Amino acid sequence: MTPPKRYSRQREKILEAVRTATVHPTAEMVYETVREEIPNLSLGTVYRNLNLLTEEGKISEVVLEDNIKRYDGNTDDHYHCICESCGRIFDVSLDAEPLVNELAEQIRDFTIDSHKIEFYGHCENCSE
Amino acid sequence: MTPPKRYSRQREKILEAVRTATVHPTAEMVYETVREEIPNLSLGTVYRNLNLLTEEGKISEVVLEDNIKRYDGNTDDHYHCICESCGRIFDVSLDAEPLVNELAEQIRDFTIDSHKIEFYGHCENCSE
DNA sequence: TTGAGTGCAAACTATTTGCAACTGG
DNA sequence: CCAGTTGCAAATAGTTTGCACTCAA
Repeated sequence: MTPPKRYSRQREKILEAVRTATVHPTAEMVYETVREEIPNLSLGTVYRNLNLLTEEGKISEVVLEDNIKRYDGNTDDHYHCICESCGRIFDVSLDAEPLVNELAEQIRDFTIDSHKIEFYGHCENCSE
Repeated sequence: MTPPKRYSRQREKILEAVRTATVHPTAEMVYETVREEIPNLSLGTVYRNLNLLTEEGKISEVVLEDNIKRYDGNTDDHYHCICESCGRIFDVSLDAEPLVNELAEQIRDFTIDSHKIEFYGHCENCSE
């Protein structure tokens, strides 16, 4: 079903770029970063690998209202805080299980597999 | 600052279409619906008005991982359940305030204005 | 009358894809 | 060698925008 996979330097560097990024990068940002090491890298390859890595669960997508996909190399359970001023996305680890379960009990006619929580507001830099 | 606004039948029908839709429609779906009443409606007008109505807070955008904007005419506080089989989005009203506040207390260096919760899973039709 | 709103088409942006060349196993 | 992967460019898909025309106020 799923095609076998081979090593590729491009894929390795793309994964590394997402994992080590200090922000949640877009495909374009990953492209620019990896291109410093692999100058003839193509954007198509970046997209192909980001999708592949997402399917494999090695990274995940974050979609905000601007319709641009951003990628997250943090595979631990966590939530996001989105600053409405600078647009940056911050990871937060919260033990939300018990609270979410409590909410889930109120939901009928739907089987919940997973959930997502996003907080919108302002980061420290943009507050004040 | 904000330009004054005039009545337009297009805008009225577009708002009505979003409000009465049984699903959370895409711009394309709104276009098809309203076109039954206003045959020479243009897609550009639909996009312009959906953006305008969103800015006014009369409807809201829902963005999933497929990067297609869907619109929600329900302006009450509520959350979404997304069926991973059929892709449909269901509204759920939950009193999550106390729980969310509890979570919010764990968050540092970020001022929360609002939040969003999405549940992924399977709807009644797609379960089984 | 006049500027907000529209229809139409062209322009944009993000992403995907076809294909020949390349490469890891 | 051979199928997975790449680079490149062309193609999509969703959305935005410029412009002349229309219409609400």
